[in-house]
Amino acid sequence: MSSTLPQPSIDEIEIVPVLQALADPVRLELIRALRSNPSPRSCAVTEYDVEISAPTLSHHWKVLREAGLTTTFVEGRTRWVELRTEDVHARFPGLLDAVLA
Amino acid sequence: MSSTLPQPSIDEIEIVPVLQALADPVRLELIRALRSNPSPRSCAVTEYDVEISAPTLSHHWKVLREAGLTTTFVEGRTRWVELRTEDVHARFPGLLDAVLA
DNA sequence: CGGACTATTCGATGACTGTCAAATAGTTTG
DNA sequence: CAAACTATTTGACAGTCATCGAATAGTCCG
Repeated sequence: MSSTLPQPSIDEIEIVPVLQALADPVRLELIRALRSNPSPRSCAVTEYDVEISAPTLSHHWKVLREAGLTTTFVEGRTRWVELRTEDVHARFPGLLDAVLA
Repeated sequence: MSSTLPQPSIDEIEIVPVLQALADPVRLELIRALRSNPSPRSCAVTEYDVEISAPTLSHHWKVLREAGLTTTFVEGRTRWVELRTEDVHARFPGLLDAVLA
């Protein structure tokens, strides 16, 4: 059994939640990691160079997903997270490039 | 006597404070107002279509200025605020365009 | 089934934030 | 100087947020 966690459609992506999601050092680092490596990647706390607990990381994934920045796939015990590069670009062209430069 | 309120130099503009400053509906509206009208503009609460008190507006101007997004000139009793369009673009090319689109 | 594993949810906590009323600082004008 | 004016600072407050430990849900494997 595999599925996708709830996320806003392209039209539902709003600038304020997106900026709020990006305006955190940890989440910005996660976005950078997603961009620099091939997608999708595991959600596991061991996969990222962040000094936070598993519950906190899970919280950050949720914030990013609900803002419309990422997609999370459920597959068995693991989660796969992917940057919604094209969707974000369609809604706010150049934003990710500008933020991650 | 005229002067400029303290603000970060171009090199000191950091992405996280910038995003934090932009991630507020009122401040985003202020940035939009600054962009759409010729600069500099007054800081007065009566000049903007926001439903907040004068102290709160003053607080928002400070957040924007300390993030490096605006410059505030002191001239007598009034303050003139200006978007640091070129500086922000030099540091994070395309950011303002992407956010305000 | 039962243990190991991945990840989330829950509850609590300390820090930060947006907001306002009141007081204050500095400037202009009468 | 005194009053009016623009704007900030201070102090307080309610709400939000990042964080963690503990508990929970669901999955895989022996």
